[in-house]
Amino acid sequence: MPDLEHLSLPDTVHRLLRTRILNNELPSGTRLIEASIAEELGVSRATVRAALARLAGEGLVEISPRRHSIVTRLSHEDIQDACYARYVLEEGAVRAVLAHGAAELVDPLTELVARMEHAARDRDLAVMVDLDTAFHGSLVAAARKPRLARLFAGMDAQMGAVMRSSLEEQHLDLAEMPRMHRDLVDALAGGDPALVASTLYRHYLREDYVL
Amino acid sequence: MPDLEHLSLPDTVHRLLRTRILNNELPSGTRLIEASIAEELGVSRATVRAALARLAGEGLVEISPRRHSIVTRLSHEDIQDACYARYVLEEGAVRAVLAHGAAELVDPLTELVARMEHAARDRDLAVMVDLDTAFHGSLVAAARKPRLARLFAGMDAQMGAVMRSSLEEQHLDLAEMPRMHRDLVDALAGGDPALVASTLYRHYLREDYVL
DNA sequence: TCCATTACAGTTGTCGACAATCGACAATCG
DNA sequence: CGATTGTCGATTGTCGACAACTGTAATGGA
Repeated sequence: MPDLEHLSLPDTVHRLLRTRILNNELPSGTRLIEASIAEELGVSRATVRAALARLAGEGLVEISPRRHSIVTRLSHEDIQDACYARYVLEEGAVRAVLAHGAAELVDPLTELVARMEHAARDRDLAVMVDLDTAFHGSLVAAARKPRLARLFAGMDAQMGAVMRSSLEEQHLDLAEMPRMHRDLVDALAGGDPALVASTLYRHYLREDYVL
Repeated sequence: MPDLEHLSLPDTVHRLLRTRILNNELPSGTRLIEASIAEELGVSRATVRAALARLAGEGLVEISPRRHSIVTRLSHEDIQDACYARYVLEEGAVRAVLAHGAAELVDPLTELVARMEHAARDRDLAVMVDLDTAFHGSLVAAARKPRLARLFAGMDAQMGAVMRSSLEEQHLDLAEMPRMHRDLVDALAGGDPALVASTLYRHYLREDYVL
């Protein structure tokens, strides 16, 4: 399996496994056997191993030493925990953004919200997840804090899993997504850090802001 | 080289390289050649490779694909950036702690501050770094947010490098450490989130709290 | 002299094989 | 019949070797 692009082999395997996990082709708890994956994809175990290590770093798989890796099972507490961490990172980014003014963010984010409305009408989950990632990603990128952005991006995959499970258990409706994000844009345009923070908190934790 | 404990070989190599980097035995910019390290330590390149990947995840090493890895060079901007990310994470943890009351934290943290005073008298940097790690680590652990704590701990190594470089360039004096941490404990005991946040901000960024 | 080309040394990328370890089941003993 | 121990298959941990790639120095031509 030679290089098609300049993507490394572990990158490719990592991406493939990630999409399979997020599409629920590899449900929570599935055992991931290095040798089997390697054989199926026609690569070496070392390559698969590197990919699994990265997935573990993203929190999508758990590696039990000397046993085997499994696709992470997200309990309700895990989901709350992941959302809180995500909220903390994004709120820290947003504070930095507001310090310099968020005016130039409003237009591109509004554009993304419009595309979310289309995705909601089309019931297209995959596109919606991508738009959500793009929305929050560009918001955090505007803070110009590379390490914060990196930590935030490291949770993208896990948040994808959270979204999928929230939709499955009907805690969330695709139609709510554009509205929630529009609220965020409005708060951002207002420029009040406290209001943005509480809006973000509800966005992620879906409870009133009590902290 | 058989196991003495249940530490894996990559763990051991990772720890060894990390302490060497933090002790400046491997200064910023040093080339890290997998084969050389493997030969010196009597392990395989695959093992070294895994250790380097983890160091890269911690931000202590940069891996240039197809070239070689080097010990990360931290510019002034990098240090500011790392401190801001660390601040954001810890502040998020502290807010969760304060929501449940921080009373039971005051005593153990005060104890750590006392030990910092001894370390300052002894001019013992290594102990001071460990105490600092323990202080902030136990503070964050009290929030009971596993993912937040994991992200925070992932920056421990980088913060060790920051502290070393701050001391070398005399932006920081060991004697200030106990005082700064005592201020934090006091703010924590007071229970006012805004005061704790601004104290934390000065702790990490050493500027007035403007955000 | 300068630039393009080529050959070379150094280093990582990838692989298949062997050793070590773990869990499960079977066999044995009380 | 239950508990303990031994054995076996499955899986990961580790390794050394080869292939591919990168940057550099030597070479040749204008």
